[in-house]
Amino acid sequence: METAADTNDFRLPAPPASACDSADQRRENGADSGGGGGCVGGGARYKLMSPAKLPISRSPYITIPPGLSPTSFLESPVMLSNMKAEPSPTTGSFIKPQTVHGSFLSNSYSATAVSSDAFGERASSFFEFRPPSISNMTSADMKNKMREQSVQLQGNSQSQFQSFSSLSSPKAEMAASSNELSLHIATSGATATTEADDDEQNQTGNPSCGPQASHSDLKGGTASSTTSEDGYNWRKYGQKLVKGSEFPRSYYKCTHPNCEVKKLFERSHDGQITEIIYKGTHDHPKPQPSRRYAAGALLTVQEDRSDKILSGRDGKEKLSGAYSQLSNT
DNA sequence: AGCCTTTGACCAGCG
DNA sequence: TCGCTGGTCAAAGGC
Repeated sequence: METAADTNDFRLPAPPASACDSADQRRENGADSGGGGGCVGGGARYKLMSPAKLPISRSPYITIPPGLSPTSFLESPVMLSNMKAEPSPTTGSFIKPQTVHGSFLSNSYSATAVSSDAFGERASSFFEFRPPSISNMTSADMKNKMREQSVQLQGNSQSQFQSFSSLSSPKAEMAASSNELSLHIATSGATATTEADDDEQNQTGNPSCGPQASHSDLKGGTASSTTSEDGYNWRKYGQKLVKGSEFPRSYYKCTHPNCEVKKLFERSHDGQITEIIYKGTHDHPKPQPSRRYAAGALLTVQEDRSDKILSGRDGKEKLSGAYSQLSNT
């Protein structure tokens, strides 16, 4: 399982024809079947779905304003301050890929923002960033490495995301095609919140509403540790240390009635979120900002931003939504 | 009072 | 068939 563990950590493209595939779809379609995960080394499980199955529109995700290029984003100050930047038009709202919203129908998304080539060629294709000799690293090492590099990436990730999205590389499409959205985040103490779900994207929503899921996060560290200030409320229903993962994986469900959207993420001991996976889509509007998190909304928004920034490989839609949300804030 | 997190146990799939 | 693993349940406690 070592290799599987690695794949798990980084969500490498799953080997074709994995049983997990069907399992995932089943789970997606049938919602929570309760228990029975199964896919050991489930790294790939969330990315196994064939692109053909997903009604993803390929081009509309990224709308780079005329005159701008991915490269320009890289050089933009925005990129450098995303994680901590104050909410402003320059820090997150510069992208409004709202065109994506209506086109994405999959139940969940898989977006990974990886800061290293640990993900193999896919990652390479998405991000030109290529740290040397990571392939020999263990998952833990890789993550650590990612964190180390995150500082650099934070500045670039957003633009990178755009870049890959706009490019609509086949690989990206594949990743995006998965039913779940997984964010592989390498942050250096900053947060990574995620946002996904086209609903969110479609709905201008109330980004300020932090999910309960962040409860523990808030406790555990700074608000920046929060993982789900995506406007929805989440309830943690489990946590488990997954083999091959250096950090425990937390499981959250959307608290909205009849909403079976789930998400899981892994967070390092220092509060760094290393991976976030969304499963399903919200079929309801975002709840009103909760009192509990309203105050921190501003901060969390920034966090979200960072997530989205960091995320970016597989979840074009998600990220798009994230950006739109941010812009809405 | 209500909701959430924590945590151990259980379930089901896969090799 | 068995063991391993991931995912979920549910009781207990906290906020």
